[in-house]
Amino acid sequence: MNSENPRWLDANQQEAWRVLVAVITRLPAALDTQMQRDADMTHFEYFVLAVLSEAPERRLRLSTLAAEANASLSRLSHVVTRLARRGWVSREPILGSRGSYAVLTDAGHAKVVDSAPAHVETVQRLVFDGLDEHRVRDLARIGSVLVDQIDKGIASGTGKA
Amino acid sequence: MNSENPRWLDANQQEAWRVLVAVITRLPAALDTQMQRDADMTHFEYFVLAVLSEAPERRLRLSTLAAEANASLSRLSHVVTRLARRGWVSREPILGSRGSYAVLTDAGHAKVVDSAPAHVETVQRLVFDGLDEHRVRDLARIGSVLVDQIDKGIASGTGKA
DNA sequence: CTCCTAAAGTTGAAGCTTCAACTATTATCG
DNA sequence: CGATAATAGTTGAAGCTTCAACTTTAGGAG
Repeated sequence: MNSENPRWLDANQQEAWRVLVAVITRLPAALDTQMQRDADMTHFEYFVLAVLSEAPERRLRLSTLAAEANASLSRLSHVVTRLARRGWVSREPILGSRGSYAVLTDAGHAKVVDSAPAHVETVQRLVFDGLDEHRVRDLARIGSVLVDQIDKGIASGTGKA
Repeated sequence: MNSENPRWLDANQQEAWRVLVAVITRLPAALDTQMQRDADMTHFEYFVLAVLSEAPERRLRLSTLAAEANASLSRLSHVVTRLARRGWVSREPILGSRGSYAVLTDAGHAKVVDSAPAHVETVQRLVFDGLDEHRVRDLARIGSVLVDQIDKGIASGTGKA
């Protein structure tokens, strides 16, 4: 807030911000390009399948899955519909509670297993090839701070006096 | 490549990757939410205007602008059309050469100046509040490596032996 | 000069995400 | 128990991005 007295970025921050914007713009595009080409799906769809494949019984409540996949419930619902249409996921009601599960089918699991190697190789090339162990830990630490701050809240507009 | 012998991620890499995916998914969403609410445009549109506002004569060839804004020429062309419709940008032919300029109008410049404070405050809160100067430099360094690697090429499919 | 090949942009369609409104189900409180 | 509020999820429309095809213009090669 406080549009009359903004905390402008200093030189280091400007540089970091420029680079960070480049990463958050180009990395998703690069991941999508690879996944689209090699597995005929988006990176987000792959990520959803991957999260499910690691969940107990390969199933997760939709709202939980949305949170773990960093998505809105609406976005997730649409995606689950698409994945269900392809036979990779199915919806199941939750007995004795409200809501429903997204369940990874065998075909869905096979699809993840099949797509993983090329994906992992891409991640290595795009991200980890240039980072030693020390930098990898720095990345995780810095990223965690950002995620926490993003979670705290986007809000607090400027309030424009 | 090499799908038969993939270089799997080790524990540190997995952790860093999980966090990085969260950042590249949630940060753009958070930035868009703020810009949409406070300035009625996407973060990408704002970024395009901001890049133009810092260019000599507030103008840039479309393909150059696309590169600086981390976008495809097609995406940029669509966005320039929208920004032109709003009166913030105009297209001008380049004399003695092919292609055309995107030029920031006075109204466009005013819009950037107006939207900047709230945007900067958001960036501070979402990104820099939790990072000391040292971490900011780490972020820039690590990000640069990623951008370079992404530039090198998405390609190189699995190559499937 | 003329052909032609590549660079620069544009455009429409298709697909994905967001937004807001809506349904359904379940706690909670009186 | 019954009303009400809150949680979980769905859905259609609108908007943005991608993809591929197409137009236009410029720099050669012969």
